[in-house]
Amino acid sequence: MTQALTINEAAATTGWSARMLRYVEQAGLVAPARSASGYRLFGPGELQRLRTLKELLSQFEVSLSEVAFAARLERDGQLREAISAWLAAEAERPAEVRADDWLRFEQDKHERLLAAAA
Amino acid sequence: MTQALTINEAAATTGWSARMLRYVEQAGLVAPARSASGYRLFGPGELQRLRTLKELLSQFEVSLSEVAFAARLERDGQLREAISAWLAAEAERPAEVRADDWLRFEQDKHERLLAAAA
DNA sequence: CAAACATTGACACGGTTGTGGTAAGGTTGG
DNA sequence: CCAACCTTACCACAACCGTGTCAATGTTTG
Repeated sequence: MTQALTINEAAATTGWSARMLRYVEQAGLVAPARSASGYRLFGPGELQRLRTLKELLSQFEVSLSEVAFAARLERDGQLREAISAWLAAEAERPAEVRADDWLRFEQDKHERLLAAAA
Repeated sequence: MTQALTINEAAATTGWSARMLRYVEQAGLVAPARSASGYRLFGPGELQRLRTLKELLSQFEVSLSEVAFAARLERDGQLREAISAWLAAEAERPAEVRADDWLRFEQDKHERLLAAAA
């Protein structure tokens, strides 16, 4: 029932190159089984996963290493907590930083630059 | 009046270089206010944030861009969902793929592929 | 056995990250 | 006014990411 493909076959049906399949594995995003002699064996689940991953990357403009980092985040709760806490502190942005100032500055700068160029 | 530091002062008290403070800002991880003439003004909160960030990076061996990505994840729920879903599917690794089966699969494989290609 | 395919390891190469510089020019303050 | 500071915009450079390719070597199979 469950058929497993070797790397080039998997490459053919997933759109990844064989090289990239090895790379993706090294990134820890898939873990194909191995035959007794060391050949990678991609099962249907893995193949689907690889196709989905490809879609994920292109649809969201996300990189492989970013997905790998997300995986690390899910694994390491401590890290997730630390980062999450740090980011939360960011949201607490004191309102005294008036956005208007910045805009005004940008406008002013533009005028200054234009004046300088003239 | 407002005890806000300019970039080199901020660099001195946070341990970042002025260059890196600009870089970190560009990465979207801090947003110092600006004086009317465009000088960055780092308030106490920002300074603390910068120190904490430095600690975060070294303690967890995390890169600046990874933290930036985490920020993106928090901002973009859709992306977070998509990645989270993909990762969840990974955990669902059926152990039914047993070593004994490989032999048989290897034998069947060729026939299946040939049949499929025909 | 020989052809076809797999494995690891390495070289290569353009693109990004992290970091330091330098230059050209505005701002500040004594 | 002048020195010291700030700004942006570049050049540089090592280290890594994503990819291809090639070599040396083991495996499967007609």
